[in-house]
Amino acid sequence: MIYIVSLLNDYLEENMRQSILFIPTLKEVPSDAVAKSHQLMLRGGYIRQVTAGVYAYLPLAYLVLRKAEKIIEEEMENINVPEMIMPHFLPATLWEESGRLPKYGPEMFRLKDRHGRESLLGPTHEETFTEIIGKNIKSYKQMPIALYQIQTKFRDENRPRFGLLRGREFVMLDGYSFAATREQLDKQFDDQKHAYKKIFKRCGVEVYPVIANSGTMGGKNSTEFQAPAAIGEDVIATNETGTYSANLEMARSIDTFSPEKEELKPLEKVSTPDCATIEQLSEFLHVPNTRIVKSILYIVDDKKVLVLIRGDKQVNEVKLQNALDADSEPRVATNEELLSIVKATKGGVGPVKAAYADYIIADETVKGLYNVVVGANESDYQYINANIDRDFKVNEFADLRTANAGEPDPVDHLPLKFTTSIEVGHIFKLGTYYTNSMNAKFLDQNGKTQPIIMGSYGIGVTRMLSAIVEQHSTDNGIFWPKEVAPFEIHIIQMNMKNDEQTVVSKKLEEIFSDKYDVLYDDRNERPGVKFNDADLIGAPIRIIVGRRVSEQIVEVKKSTEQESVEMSLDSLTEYISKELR
RNA sequence: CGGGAAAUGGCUCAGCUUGGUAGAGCACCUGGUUUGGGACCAGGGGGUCGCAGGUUCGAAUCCUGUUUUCCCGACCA
Repeated sequence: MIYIVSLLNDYLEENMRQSILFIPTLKEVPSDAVAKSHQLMLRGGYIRQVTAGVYAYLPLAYLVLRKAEKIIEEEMENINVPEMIMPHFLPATLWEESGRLPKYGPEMFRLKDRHGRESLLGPTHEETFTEIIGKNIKSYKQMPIALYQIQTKFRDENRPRFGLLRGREFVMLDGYSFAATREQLDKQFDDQKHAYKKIFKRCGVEVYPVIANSGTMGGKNSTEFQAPAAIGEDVIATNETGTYSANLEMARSIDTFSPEKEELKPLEKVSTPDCATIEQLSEFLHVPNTRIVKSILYIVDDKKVLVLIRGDKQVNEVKLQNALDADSEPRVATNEELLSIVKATKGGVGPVKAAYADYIIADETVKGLYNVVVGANESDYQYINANIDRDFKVNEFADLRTANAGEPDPVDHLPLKFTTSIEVGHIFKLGTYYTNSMNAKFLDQNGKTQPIIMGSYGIGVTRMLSAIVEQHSTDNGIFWPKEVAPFEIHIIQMNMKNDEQTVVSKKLEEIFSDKYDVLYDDRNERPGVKFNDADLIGAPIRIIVGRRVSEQIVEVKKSTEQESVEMSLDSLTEYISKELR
């Protein structure tokens, strides 16, 4: 029986006829779709939405998905990382152990079983892996080891959007490494990084590995793989040679401003009515904004932190959080808080005699400024000619500013370019964040108990599909990179009532399906319908069997090119093997 | 979670302002003619107008509530 089924599968695999494949293409753009990839995947009959952020992967999308998964599997095998699968259904207790339950809470699809036990659908599997590995690995001799899975994840996203880009149910590759030493982790991390680069290359995705924020996960050396695209949710900063690339929230830039050294002038308080912004102050006092120090009171982990930055720059809150090593996200004090803490409104906040501040941190741009304007901690008053150390103290200097396009990068000092992009992968050195909280320990060479050192690696597989389509499409259709195309060759018979065309089409289907994935459009449709569907389906090579078959001539069109070329049947095999090599 | 928009046949949309027999194009079914970029002719099927309540002799249309979806932002990796 199994034998018969597999024979049938072989038959279907090798002879895919469009008349039996479910490809519901659409003429009109569904009104709910905005992103190009979303529109094209709907129009091409790849996906259908079931509910917000949840999609059915129709045969075409499923073929692409499986090819991407196969590439991942091959590359993971190359670095000797075995595949496995964890359950989707998890107990909430696992997340209580790691302490992530409250933090991740609203994102998780939670449910109760009949006994009232709190459960959830897995949004990611650090806890599950840590638990099982921790229970079963007790010696340094059992490491290094790494595992991965390709699995459907569930996250109750606040705002699912752009089709497969941000879904509530999506397919992810997630891998985890376990090491006894930092050196082992470094090696595992590099292996994964190389494998990821190959995966993206084979899938046809243009990606930049960028410096990323590791967030509250406590990791270091976090790298995101960002695919530039029109609808990206992230912004990355790169230089033109690619020697520097970072997520905007982490991007550094060189500050080219240097103030002229001058005599320190006496501190003086001046009235500055109705000046709530740096621009207004600059205009009112006739000083450049580079001579004004902006002071913003942040509430960070219940502490009052005064942040100083030169007037022409903006505070980057991710950098601020990292600089302070804070648990929670920094929050700007409200107007009410300012009135009660500082006794002044927005424009009046400043570092001079700022006893209310638990900590004063300044951006590097504040260093080396002379005779600056700062708020006087009194509404509508500023100090002019304030100077660091003489008039106010700074506890710490750090890079706290948001980088701007055009500023020099910190590596080669080339201008930074900003691009919106899609995060398709993220790898980072987790360290012992989970193994400590979940008590996953081992004995080292000296018989000493140590927490296992973890790395975490992820690729949004279904999201990557969106990224591929964003990067490889026009408004009329997709042009799939050949390794992930649902079909490599699309044979289109112009007139189904022409027997000669039928004979040739079937012959070509037979020849090529030995080596390639072939789709044969055997539908009794008009040429226009077939061409438009073919554009949407997006196979790399299209063979059109039409009016010149009697002369043994067909047309071949590459999806990346506008025009087709006529070709004799004799030269076809060679051409195809060259193109699809 | 804050702000905005939408919901009428499978799809795209009109009708709502000013209440009075639910429409168009595409898609679908039957027959015929067609076959190189989303055909044509003839006939046909399909919608309790998201749901609930209210006003009214009468509601797709006015009012209230509610659900769902999309967009912007915040959040998230």
